[in-house]
Amino acid sequence: MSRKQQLHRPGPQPGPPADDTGCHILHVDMDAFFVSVELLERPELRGRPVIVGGAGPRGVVSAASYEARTFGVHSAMPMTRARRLCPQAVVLPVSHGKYSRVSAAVFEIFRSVTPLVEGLSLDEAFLDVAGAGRRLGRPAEIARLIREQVRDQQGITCSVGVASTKFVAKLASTRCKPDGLLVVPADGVVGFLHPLPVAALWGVGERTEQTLTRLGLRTVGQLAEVPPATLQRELGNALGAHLHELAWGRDPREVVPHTPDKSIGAEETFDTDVDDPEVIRRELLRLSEKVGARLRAGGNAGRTVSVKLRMASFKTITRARTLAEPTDLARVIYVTARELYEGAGLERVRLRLVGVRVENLRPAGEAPRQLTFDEPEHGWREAERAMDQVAHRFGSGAVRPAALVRRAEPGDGRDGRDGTR
DNA sequence: TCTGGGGTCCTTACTCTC
DNA sequence: TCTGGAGAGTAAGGACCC
Repeated sequence: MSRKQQLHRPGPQPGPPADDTGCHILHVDMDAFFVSVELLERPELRGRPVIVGGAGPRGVVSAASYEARTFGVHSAMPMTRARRLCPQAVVLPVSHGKYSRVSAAVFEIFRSVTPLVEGLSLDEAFLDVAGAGRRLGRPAEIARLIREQVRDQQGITCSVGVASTKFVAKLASTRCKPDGLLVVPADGVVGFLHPLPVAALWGVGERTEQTLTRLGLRTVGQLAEVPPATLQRELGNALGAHLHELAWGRDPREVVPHTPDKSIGAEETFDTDVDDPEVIRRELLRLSEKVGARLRAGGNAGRTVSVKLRMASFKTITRARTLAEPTDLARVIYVTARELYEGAGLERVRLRLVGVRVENLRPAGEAPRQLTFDEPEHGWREAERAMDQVAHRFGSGAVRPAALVRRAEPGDGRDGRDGTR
């Protein structure tokens, strides 16, 4: 459950069928998705508080069953707190592979309705059903069909919002959770939006909500009456204008089936804070390998390498460098990341998290490759391709740099080798 | 209370080029 | 030759989303 969903208790189910004329956008959101998938294998847990989340000492809740939510448990909450709030909850580890498989099957159902499917995450998507009417009926009928097929074929429930814009469709699905369907008629959008709290708006998180509260704005209707220039002065140009438009139900964004990735990254929070530079370097190497493999798997290369360093105090800094040409090589990513880390002057500072990200992505085939004499990348390229093939065949742990072949996990600070291969 | 991991987008500041 | 402004690119931080 997202923070947004915590704001909305289920709204009233519609009585007579609402007018869905012009409501060609559907937002489908699976109910407590990770938990629902786990319950397929563990039906004896139905009706009990169940939490899916990180097992480590710094884990957080990824999903909570509706029974667990009645105890105040919600996603992104530290697991220690969740266990305190609901000690009787059954806690299950996150199994992304399982969720991906069910998600793929659910998305197949969506694509059987329309090719215009925009996935937001494993468990939610926008569908533009404007072209499916002749074949499948009105938008609300299509929404019912999808709910039925997801339930019958996958054994889990979802909620569907039907509206004339993406933003309103998304709010609608949130309002009718769990296992609901809500149509917001095109001429009823303002009436639907204005009583809602400002935090319901897409783009209003904790900080922005505080700012709006300070201005005396608690509902979307109150915000709608403020001149856009005032909102822009308080919140910045883009956000101020955006919120003003949303508050009047105006959202021109279309359903876009595929948007190319803009960055790929990996990060890791240590179980305990680490101040040993060798351990940090080794972790940077591991993360670089992961990012490089994902870049190559997706046929991408990127020009900008950035590292993220979070200190024990939770203060976070990033350092980035743009390369002369795009890369998908873990070796290049690692060397750059290591230099950025060393240049940050945090080599004896206790860190709780390190991350590596590659930005400015483009298809690897389009990326110009200039081989230079001082850094021949052939050799590394062949080696990493070979690693990809071994990993594909025997699993991702089958081959890795020597510096990562060791007994203990990152974070223990015992191995002092350099991370280079 | 003690805060994951994967992302996107925006703002601000600075540098470089024209 | 010098100067200033515009615009692009880069870097860093932060808010937000699921």
